[in-house]
Amino acid sequence: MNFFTRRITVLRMDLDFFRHSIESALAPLVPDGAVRGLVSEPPPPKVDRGGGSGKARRSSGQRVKLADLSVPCFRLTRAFEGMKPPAIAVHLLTGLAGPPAGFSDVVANGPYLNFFYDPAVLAEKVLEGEIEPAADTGLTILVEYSSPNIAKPFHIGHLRTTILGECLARMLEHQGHTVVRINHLGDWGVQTGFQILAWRRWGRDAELERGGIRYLCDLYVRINAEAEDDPSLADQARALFRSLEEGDASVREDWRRFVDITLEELGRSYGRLGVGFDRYDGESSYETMIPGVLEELDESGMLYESEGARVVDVEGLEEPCILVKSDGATIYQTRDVAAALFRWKTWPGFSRCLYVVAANQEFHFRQVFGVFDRMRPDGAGRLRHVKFGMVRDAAGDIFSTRGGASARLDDILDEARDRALDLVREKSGPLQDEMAVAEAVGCAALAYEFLRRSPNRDLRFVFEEASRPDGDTGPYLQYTHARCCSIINECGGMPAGPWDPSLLDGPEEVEVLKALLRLPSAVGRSADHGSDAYDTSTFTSALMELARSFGSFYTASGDAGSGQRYRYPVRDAGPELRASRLRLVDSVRRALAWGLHLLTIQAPERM
RNA sequence: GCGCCCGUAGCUCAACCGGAUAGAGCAUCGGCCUUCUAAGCCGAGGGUUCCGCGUUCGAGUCGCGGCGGGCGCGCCA
Repeated sequence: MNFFTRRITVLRMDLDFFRHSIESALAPLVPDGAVRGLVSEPPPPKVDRGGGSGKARRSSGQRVKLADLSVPCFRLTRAFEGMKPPAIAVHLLTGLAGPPAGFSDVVANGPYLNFFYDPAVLAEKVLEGEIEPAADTGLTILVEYSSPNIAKPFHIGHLRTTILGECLARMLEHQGHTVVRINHLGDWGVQTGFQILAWRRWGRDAELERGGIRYLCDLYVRINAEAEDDPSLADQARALFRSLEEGDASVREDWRRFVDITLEELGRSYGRLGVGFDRYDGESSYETMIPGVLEELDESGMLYESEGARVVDVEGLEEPCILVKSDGATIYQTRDVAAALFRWKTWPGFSRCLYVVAANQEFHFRQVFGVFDRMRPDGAGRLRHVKFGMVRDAAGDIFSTRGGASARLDDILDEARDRALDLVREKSGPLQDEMAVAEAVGCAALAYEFLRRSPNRDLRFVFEEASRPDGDTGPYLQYTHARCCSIINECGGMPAGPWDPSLLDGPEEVEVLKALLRLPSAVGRSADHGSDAYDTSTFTSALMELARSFGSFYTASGDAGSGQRYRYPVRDAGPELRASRLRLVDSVRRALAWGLHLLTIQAPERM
């Protein structure tokens, strides 16, 4: 059992209603559409240290909100020649003669023209939103991610590409693009030779059956350790890889077996993460295409010999790209070029092919993209390296593949689940599916830890910190979702009748509504093939703002500024207020379920 | 040496096109549960945004120069 939301859906809202309202109200007052794109959100409310008793800020108004939306008048100085920004603000305010549709107030504050939502209109526009699938854009985007090496251990660092890639894929899909998920398995090359060499020296069938990937990794670590002292082992490994490429039957048999075992086990682990691929096109699958690629390069005159190797010049790089080593074998650049050509042929006219791979591969991809761009000018520029920083451990060291730690993806997920299980048992009441919940919470902790950060920077991963239940974490989002479910449950489900948006006029309610309103556009700022933004943290923080605003709303509603405290602000609120609050709770619930799905995180209804 | 990335609170990270008082979380301190999830909420302290110069009405954000860290620079992947 798991709690993944089934279908990708989109919260559809009349998003731009408020911005358009301001723009069209100002349009007659400003020459040639200069207001377009000027509407922006001010900084969040700040505590006024000037006074206040410090009690019940809801009623004391201690927090000062600058505005909900504002128009900075600096950039209108050209349109209003000779006027200073504050004067422009006043001028526009006078011309408006009252707040535009959807707003309850408009004021001039220095150089800013500030607008305040009419809470009832805001509530109506936001909460009447429907959930429906995104429209098809007709564009195809390929996303290559995860791509583990079958010989080497899958360490924490691989989780970053796996989760980041899946999340970007979902976000792009959400925006109506056709996404093809590709796992470019590292199942070819000299390291495969090492793998086979180790197997032939020490391998035992029974152990392989029992240990699976873990056993293969142990062998790989061992052969690498011995190769430190015995350089001839590397020669043997290279020779084995060459015979693999040349089609030696017995070598190929061993290799096939390792690939199958790895794929089977990996597939189960991916399932736990909600990650799934359309294609497992490993490096080996381009083997047969390589002669054709080299032939084409040769005929076009791009390929030439340099120090025994065969290379191609790349624009903007001083060093050419090696495609055939001096021993006649291929190199991973060769296979990546072949893969790119294959993809261009298989999905002709794709608008992007994203490579979600660590930043230290940047030079490699510049070479590969450079060769591709020369060979397929009509597809040039569509290959993009979505790079991200190294993952380091608590001591600041990079997770090593050669080191003894033979972690499998499953081991990492198990640890996350076990840590979560302790919390579930400690914090929740008895749950009949506590293992499934623990699994969901554990994976959420992991996924969120990667998605909350901008990809550029290196990242320090500490299990203790990632699996913390509170604060800026995946489990907090899940918890908020579960609370929403619980509230609706306690009220006996959603009422069918009408609801009154004007009852949702408190400052906390408005903040929740604003957080909801921001959400859909945040997806586009996180993943957009047009601007080539691929940064999940933008959406992640928008979703977190929603959850936090809900927490404040929920507590504040139980307070009601009266001093009288009642603990069931929804159920005990009286029929009208209850219906309205339920409406808000339900929208938050749906938005969280949807947002968590985009983040590859499950949304249990209880935890 | 050259190229790319990064430098923001004690720690981990944010900050949409350059916009108002640089925000969260953790940690610390102080409040809030008999009743729908306290895995929560409210508050306090904590900043020369690495340094300098420049661009402009305005710079954490853009440019140049430093300093510090990371990664990469042909037959591994």
